[in-house]
Amino acid sequence: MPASAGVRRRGAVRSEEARIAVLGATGRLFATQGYDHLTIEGIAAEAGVSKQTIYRWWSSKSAVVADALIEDKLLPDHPVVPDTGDIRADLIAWMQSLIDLVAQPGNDGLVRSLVAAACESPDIGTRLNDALGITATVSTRIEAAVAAGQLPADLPVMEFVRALVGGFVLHSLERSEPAPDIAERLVRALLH
Amino acid sequence: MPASAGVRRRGAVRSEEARIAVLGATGRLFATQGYDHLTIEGIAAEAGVSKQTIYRWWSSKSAVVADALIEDKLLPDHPVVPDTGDIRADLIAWMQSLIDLVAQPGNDGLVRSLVAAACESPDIGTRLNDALGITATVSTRIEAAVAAGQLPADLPVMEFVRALVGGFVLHSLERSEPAPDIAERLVRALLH
Amino acid sequence: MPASAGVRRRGAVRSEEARIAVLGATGRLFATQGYDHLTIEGIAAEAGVSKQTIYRWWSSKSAVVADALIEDKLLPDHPVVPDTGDIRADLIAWMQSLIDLVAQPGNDGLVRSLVAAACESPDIGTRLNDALGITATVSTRIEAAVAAGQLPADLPVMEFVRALVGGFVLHSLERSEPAPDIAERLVRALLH
Amino acid sequence: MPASAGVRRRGAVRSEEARIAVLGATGRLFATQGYDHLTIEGIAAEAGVSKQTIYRWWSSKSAVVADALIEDKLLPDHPVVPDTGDIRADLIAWMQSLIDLVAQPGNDGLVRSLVAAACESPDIGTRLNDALGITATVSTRIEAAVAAGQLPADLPVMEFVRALVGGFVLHSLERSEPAPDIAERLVRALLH
DNA sequence: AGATAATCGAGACGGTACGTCTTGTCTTAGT
DNA sequence: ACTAAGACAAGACGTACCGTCTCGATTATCT
Repeated sequence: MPASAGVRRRGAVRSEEARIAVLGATGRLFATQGYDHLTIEGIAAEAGVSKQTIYRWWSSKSAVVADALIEDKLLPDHPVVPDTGDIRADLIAWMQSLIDLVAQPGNDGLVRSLVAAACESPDIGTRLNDALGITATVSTRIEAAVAAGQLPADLPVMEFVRALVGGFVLHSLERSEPAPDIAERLVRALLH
Repeated sequence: MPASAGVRRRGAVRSEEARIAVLGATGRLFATQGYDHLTIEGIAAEAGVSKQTIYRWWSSKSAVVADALIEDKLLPDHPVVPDTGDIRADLIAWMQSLIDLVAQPGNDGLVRSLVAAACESPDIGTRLNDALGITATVSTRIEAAVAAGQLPADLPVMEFVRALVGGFVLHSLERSEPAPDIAERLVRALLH
Repeated sequence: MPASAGVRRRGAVRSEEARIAVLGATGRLFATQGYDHLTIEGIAAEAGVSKQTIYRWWSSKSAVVADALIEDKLLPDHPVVPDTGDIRADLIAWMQSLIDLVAQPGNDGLVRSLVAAACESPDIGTRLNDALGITATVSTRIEAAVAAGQLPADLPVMEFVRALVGGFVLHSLERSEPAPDIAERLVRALLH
Repeated sequence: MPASAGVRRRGAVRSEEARIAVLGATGRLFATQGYDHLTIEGIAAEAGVSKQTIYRWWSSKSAVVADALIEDKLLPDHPVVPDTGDIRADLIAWMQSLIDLVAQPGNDGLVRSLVAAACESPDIGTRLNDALGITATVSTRIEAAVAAGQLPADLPVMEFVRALVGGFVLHSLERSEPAPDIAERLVRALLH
């Protein structure tokens, strides 16, 4: 009968070094090449790790990406939602900074890559909202507005956030011209 | 003297038969295998057409898919938006039928496939809204509601629609449990 | 009134211009790219002629090449065999000039290309000897030597020539170092 | 302590099984289809091996063929040169058996295929003489004849052999009628 | 003058094979 | 035990030519 606590199993332990190298390499390549052109072999080479080491711990490319997403290797810092008391102005400001972020050179295609990854993997899909910084910042702000009576008490916050982010995502997929007032219009579509 | 306009160039003319076979095959395979597992070789084989014939007229897999999308080979019939005078009830009904549509066996992953295609191709991205039947049916209904005074006159209709569909898309990507009231909550998030 | 014999058939007549363009293009491409890399499409493009025009008059690549060979489009001028009375010296001199000819830059691979063509086509095979200028010049010289009593009367001239040229061809296929006395050794192997 | 010389590198070792399968398949296909119709894809399929495995170890079709040639996968057993003391009769007998060999059904085109391969590859060219069994058997017999005083002491043996085989090769390329005394005439051209 | 028949260019067509790339599994040696 | 290296079977990629075919224009002969 094994000891109740952690009977450290035999053999060498998983190399934390390798794990970090893989996730770091994934982040770097994701940023430079996008999700589609990411390859397991490329990650292994960039990380200085063997393919088998990746396959041993992750089941697929998207699993690696999902992990890298969790560990914040994939994205630049998310903008935070300001809180001036004016929920509409705050959301517009936040949406604008989100748009500015992905409009920066180098960040081109970042949303597309994330969405492509989400299409492949339920894991990433689930975390897509989080990845765009929503739960942590937007939901909180919305709930504050609800509490302040600026928004109806029965507002389905999660769906509200999804609609907001979804609108942004669809806009990104269209690669349309950067209409200057898109942030304002998008927020106004929800807050009328 | 020949007709003024087309100075018909020399050489054999493009085979309409081949064009149709390719788009048809694309539609069939897209439905059964999804966008990711679609291959040019597979389409060529299914269509009874040579690869070169595909590459001669389309530049990539996504270009073929975009064309098939235009020609309505990819999607089952879109639900139409009812018009009972109650904009909220109508949108909920429409959203519910959309959800039911993609919940049907065989249509699983259809939205994911479409979005994946949109990630690869600006063309498809642009048409994604149309593909989901929006411009044709939803926008019209929204505008009617605006005209009827049920929605503010300055509502940015396009963004409203994008938010609605975007919310639906993000929900689909999450593959979450089929919450029964999701249609209602999504619409209520926008119409509060 | 037309010539009595030829019941000139109806329709346009074969374009001599096209025929010449094809053979000329064949010669040019054969010289620069070798037989293997010669393509019908390449010849058609170089000649400014449609593929069908080639296929209408020639059955295959090798048929075109055979024709070009006959019309002397493929080869630089063949060296002639001198006649000083000394058959051995004459053959060595001729062989040496043959070796020098194919050693010139640009003529590299010419023999290989010819032999490759001969491997594909009986026609070209038959004419390979002729192509290397043998029948016309060497045989005559040999026969003169036979007549002069320098070579046995029952010498099988054709086989003698074949052995001489065959030795040269095998030497060319080996791409060995250009041994300076190879011409002399080759002739001495036959005239001992 | 490892052996001084080969510091065995890491990773899986080359599969001898695959190597043999490839050369065997090459031999089989070469015999049935000839060099021209040999394809890498065909070899891979016949050998039950992936194309990449072939491209990893050989640079081209001709390299595979050259290897198969070395390993004697391509040719039936070469006739040996008899030694009755009569060099002329022996050579005629050998040449006749060579001619008979390639005249057998199934061996048709074997010489042409070999020569075609030699045209493409210096390697094969170099080994073409060996492939026809010359160095091993003919040269030895010739040298014996030289030693016995039947042939001049300064005879360039290599060139003599090349002329003999070259004559045979040119004869084969011509696909002429099987003259019954061709072996005798060819040898007499050299031994007069 | 028309009809007929063969030419020519251009180029689309279904195919085969190329050589490269990636995937996911496996084997071997080093730590 | 776990890693790095790398070979392996499978199969898609996009390209190059193959040989056949269709198109419209042109040219020549026959009625």
